[in-house]
Amino acid sequence: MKMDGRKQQVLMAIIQDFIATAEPVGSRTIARKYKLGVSPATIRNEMADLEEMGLIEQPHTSAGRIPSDLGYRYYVDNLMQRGELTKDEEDIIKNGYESKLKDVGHVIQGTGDMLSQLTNYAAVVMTAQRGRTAFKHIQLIQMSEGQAMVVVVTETGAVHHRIIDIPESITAGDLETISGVLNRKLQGRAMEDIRLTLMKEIYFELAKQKQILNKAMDLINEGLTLEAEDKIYLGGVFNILNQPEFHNVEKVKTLLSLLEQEKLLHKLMSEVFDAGGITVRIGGELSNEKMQECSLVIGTYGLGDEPMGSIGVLGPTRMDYTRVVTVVEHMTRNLSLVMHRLITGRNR
Amino acid sequence: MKMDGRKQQVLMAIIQDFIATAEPVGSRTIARKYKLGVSPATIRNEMADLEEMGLIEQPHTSAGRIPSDLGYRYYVDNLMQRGELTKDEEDIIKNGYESKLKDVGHVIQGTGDMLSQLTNYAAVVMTAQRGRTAFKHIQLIQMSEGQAMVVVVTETGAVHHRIIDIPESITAGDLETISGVLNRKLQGRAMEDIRLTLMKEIYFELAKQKQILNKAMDLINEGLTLEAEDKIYLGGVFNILNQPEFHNVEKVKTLLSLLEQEKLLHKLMSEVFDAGGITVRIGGELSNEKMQECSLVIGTYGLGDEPMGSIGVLGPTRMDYTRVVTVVEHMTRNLSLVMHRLITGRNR
DNA sequence: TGTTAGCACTCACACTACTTGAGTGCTAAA
DNA sequence: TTTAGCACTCAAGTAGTGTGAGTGCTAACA
Repeated sequence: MKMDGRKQQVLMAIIQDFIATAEPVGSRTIARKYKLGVSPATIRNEMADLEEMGLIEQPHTSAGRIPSDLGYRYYVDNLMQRGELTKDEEDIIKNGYESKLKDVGHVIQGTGDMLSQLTNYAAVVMTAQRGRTAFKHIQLIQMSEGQAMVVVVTETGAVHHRIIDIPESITAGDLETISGVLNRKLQGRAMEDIRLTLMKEIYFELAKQKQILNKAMDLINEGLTLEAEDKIYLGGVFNILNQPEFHNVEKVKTLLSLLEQEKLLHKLMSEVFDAGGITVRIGGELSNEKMQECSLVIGTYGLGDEPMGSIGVLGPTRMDYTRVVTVVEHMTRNLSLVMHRLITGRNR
Repeated sequence: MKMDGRKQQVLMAIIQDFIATAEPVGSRTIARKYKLGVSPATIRNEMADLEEMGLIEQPHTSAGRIPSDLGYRYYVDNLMQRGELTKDEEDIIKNGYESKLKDVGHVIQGTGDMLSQLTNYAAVVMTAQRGRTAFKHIQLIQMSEGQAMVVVVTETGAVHHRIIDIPESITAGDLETISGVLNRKLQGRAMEDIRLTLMKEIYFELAKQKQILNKAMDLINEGLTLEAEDKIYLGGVFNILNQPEFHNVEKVKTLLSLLEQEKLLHKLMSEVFDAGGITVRIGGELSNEKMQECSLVIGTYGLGDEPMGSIGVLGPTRMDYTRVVTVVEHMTRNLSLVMHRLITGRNR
């Protein structure tokens, strides 16, 4: 069976109508609403063909057709054309970032909020800086006998902190010294460099405080890799309650429990991490079987061709792909710009 | 109409059964399950009386009775007796805190998680330190021309940070100087004192950097009052999906949208802030009309008789008050202890 | 005087049968 | 190849019916 122009038109009509109404689409509806210039009977014949090709299916005999995962796939790959954002929406993004330019935490959170607001689905934002962020400042602060707080600030404005145990013999003065040396030596370096080249040098200078130094280095590593790299921000999760496919509380519960698992999200988002551009995962294409009724649109942002993280929109398979892909594309572009500004010049 | 022992027994049976089953309770059920030694007919007479007193009501003619808000109120005030936690549960709390003792952020979050885990309802934790927390450390870090990050650490281990604009004439060295002076002068003081007594002194010493100093002071204030004071942590919100009264997605949506409003929660929690002990707000007693189907159990924690914040459990009016009150009571006691350790000695 | 058995009554809920209408597939004619 | 016509299917809504849990009332009983 080969795909001709009219079949495409019919498939497109079915998908668009189903996305809009969430109801199975009948031949009559298509003939009436989408003016293909043929009768319902002809459309029925085409639909029979499309069904045979696996692009659409029937919930039950006397219902209309709904798109299958494969149908959505064909639509996304071949039929869908990118849309444009309205002036207003462009402004929302611009203003949204303008006010949050100060540190990476706000930028990430703002991105998630805007994504969900613009699409009305749930948003997932993942940062994965992979050690490329530059170190800015470290401070060791004595909290009590045997305890100190380590605060690490990165070039992007992320602040990581943790309380660590230290030998009781170490004084506030020692901590100040260590902070000073670390700051001097690590100034402006990227994490990768810190690990590989500087350790020995600093060890030498601070031989006395080896133990505490170890812990500080651990935190820098953690701070700039683990915490920053795998951080996942969720936004607008409750938007899914507005989708008719989630009017059943049980489904909501299973989906929410899935979203609580950072690992799972991380896996889903990472599967396409190196792909670049926009990726669409539809229903069964998502590796998790409990997510068969969802689709995920993922975009990667970064500096040049070096990826820094990805952003995604999660909704029902019946999501408005045109709009979501458009929004995700815009947001990745904007986010890349903002991150560039944040990491390099901060030129404002 | 006066309340006698048997009426109390009947009311108690109705409430306990309804809490357990969420189904209206009939006279027959009570006679069978709760061995009052009288026939259903007698119980019916008692129930008629209780209904007249406004303590129970009938959803429709041929259904059993359910407790009214007033009925729950009577139960909570007069009939309910505090329960005990099992050894296991006590251990959960102990261990939970043991691993989070390091900074106030983890303690607060851990409290919320434990509260919701132990009760299976939603948990609200509010900190309101009111400037009593002591200042620990401040650091000004130059991020770029005209921008600096202010990091403030409190005695409790809370870290607040913000990027501020500074005059371009100020150098990294200036910032270091300012940090030094501030640290020396503010060491160990409580926020209240800082505001009132030290400002002039420091102003004098740092007359040159007045402008940046102003901003730094603002952040200290914010950091130690606003951000810390009004911070609200929510835990286990999705537990409400397990309650049969929230099997309706619309209700879930309205409740969730209410919980997103920090102001509203703050108001609810603050209404009883100075009361001390445990407060129970049932249905219509909550000032918000969209929360008529919910109850809120609030406890206040703090040092001695000085309140530091409150913790609450939010569930349907049909919540298990005995259990929730018991848990909240335990948690406030434990939390107060932990905060004491955190603020004073850190003796471990 | 309080308690209880008996009974008529109410009403949500489950079940059934029936109708409706949207939609299909097939066939034959244009 | 397209389309009109028609028989067929099936979910969903509607109406009618029983069932049972529960009540209130009354009269008898301890």
